Amino acid sequence: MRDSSESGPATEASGWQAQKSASTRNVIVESAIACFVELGYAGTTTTVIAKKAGLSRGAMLHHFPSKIDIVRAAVEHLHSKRLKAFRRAMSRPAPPDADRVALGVQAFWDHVRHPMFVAFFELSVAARTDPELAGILKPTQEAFEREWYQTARDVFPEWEGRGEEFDLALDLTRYVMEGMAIAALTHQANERDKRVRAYLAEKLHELRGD
Amino acid sequence: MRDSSESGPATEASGWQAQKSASTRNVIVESAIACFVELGYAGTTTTVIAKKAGLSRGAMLHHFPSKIDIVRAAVEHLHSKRLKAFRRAMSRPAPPDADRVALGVQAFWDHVRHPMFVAFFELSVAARTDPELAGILKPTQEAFEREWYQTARDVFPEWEGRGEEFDLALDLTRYVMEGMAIAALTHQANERDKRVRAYLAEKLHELRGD
DNA sequence: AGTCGGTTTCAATCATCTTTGACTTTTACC
DNA sequence: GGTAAAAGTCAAAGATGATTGAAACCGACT
Repeated sequence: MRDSSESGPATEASGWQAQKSASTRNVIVESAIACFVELGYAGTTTTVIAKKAGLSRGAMLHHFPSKIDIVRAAVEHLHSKRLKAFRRAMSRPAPPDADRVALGVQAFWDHVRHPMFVAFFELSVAARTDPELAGILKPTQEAFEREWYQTARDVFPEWEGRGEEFDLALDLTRYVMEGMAIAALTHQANERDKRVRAYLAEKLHELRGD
Repeated sequence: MRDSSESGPATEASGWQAQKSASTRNVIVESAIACFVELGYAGTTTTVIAKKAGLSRGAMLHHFPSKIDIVRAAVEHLHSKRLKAFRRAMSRPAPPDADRVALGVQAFWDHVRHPMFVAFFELSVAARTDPELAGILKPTQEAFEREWYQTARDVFPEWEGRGEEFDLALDLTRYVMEGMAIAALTHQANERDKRVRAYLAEKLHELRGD
C-alpha cells in the first residue's frame, strides 16, 4: 500500500490507522467470501470468519458490529470484483481474424468456474428463503445482469439490429453455462460438456448470421 | 430399522398401529420436504418440521431418532416420487402426429418447475459443503441421471444410432432447463424464456435429423 | 523533547438464544 | 396388563451480540 509520508491532499484515509483499518476490513471480507465457498452460507459463522482472517471475534466485531454487516460488505466486494473480472475477460483483445464468439464462450465459462461465482451462487440460494439477504442481493444481481448485457453489446457491436436473435443468444448462453456450472459443482465436469460448449458456440454463430 | 420378525414380504402394515406409524412417518417426511422448499435446508430444524407435521418434537423423534434419519427418509421419498412423476410426464401418450420433442421439452420444464425439484436442489446445494448429506444424496443423484437417460431413450427410440447427437441433445436440454429453472427461483420467469425453450425444441429437432 | 489525554484497534469474557438428542411421563391400542 | 405412540422436560453445544479490558497510536501542551 502507499505510505503516508506524502503531504498531498490526502482527502481520504490519510492516517495510518485508517489505512490499517481498511486493510483489516478487506481481510475480513475476503475471509467471509472464502468461507461461503468452502463451507456454504449456512456454515459461515462469525467464529469461522474471524479464525480464517486471523483475528479475534471481538476485533472483527469492532469493524463490523454484526454479521449482516459483514455480509453486506462481502456482497459489495464480490460484485465489484466479479464485474471487473468479467468485463476484462470478455473484452480481452483478440487478433482480428479470431473467433470472437468462441472466445466469449470460453470467457463466460471461465467466469462461472471461478470461486466468486460459487460464492455468489451460495448467497443467491440462501437469499431465496432469507428476505433480508434477498434485499441486499437484489440490486447487485440486477446490476450485474444489466452489465452483462451491456458488455455483450460492446463486444459484439455487429449484432446490433438483430435484437431478437441477440437476446436469444444471450439468454441461451447464460442458461447453458450456469446450468452446466452448477451441475459441475456436484458431479464432475466431463468431456461431454466440452461438446455442449462447442455446440453452443456454433449456434451462436448461426444466430449472429454467419 | 426394526425389521419385524414376521416372515414374508409384508412391508405393508399388517397391524393397526403399524399402519398408523407408517402414516405418521409419511407426514413427517413430507413436512420435512415442504420445509426444504419454504425455508431452505439450513432453515429446516426439527422443531419446525414437527410443528408443520402437527406433532410434538418428542413424538417425531420417536419415529426418527435423529435429524439425519429424517433427511435420509426424505431423500428416498423425494427420489421415488420425483422419478415416478418424471417418467409419467415424459411418457404421456400423445397423438401419433404430435410434436413429441416439444412435448418432451414442456414435460421437462414442468418437471424443473415442480416444488420437488426445488427441494432436491436445496439438498444438492447443501450437500456441496456437507459430506454426510453428500453421501446420502450421491447414489440418488446418480440413479436419477441414469433413469433420465433411459427414459429419454425409451421415449425417442428413433434416436438410436445417433449416439453422439442424442447425448448432446440430452445434455443441452438438461443444462438449459436447469439453468433456466434455477434462475427463475430468484428473479421472475419471463416471456423471453419461452422463446429459449422454443429455440431449444427447434434445435433438438435438428439433432434428431428432422 | 517528552508526557498526558483521548481515540482506535484488538482481545477476552459474559449472557442469551437456538438447536439438538436423551430421558421421563402420559395416553391409546391390542 | 403390556406395548407402542405421543408429549413433555432436560442438559449440552454452538452462535450471536454486548460489555469490559488492554495495547498501540495520534495530537497537543508544558
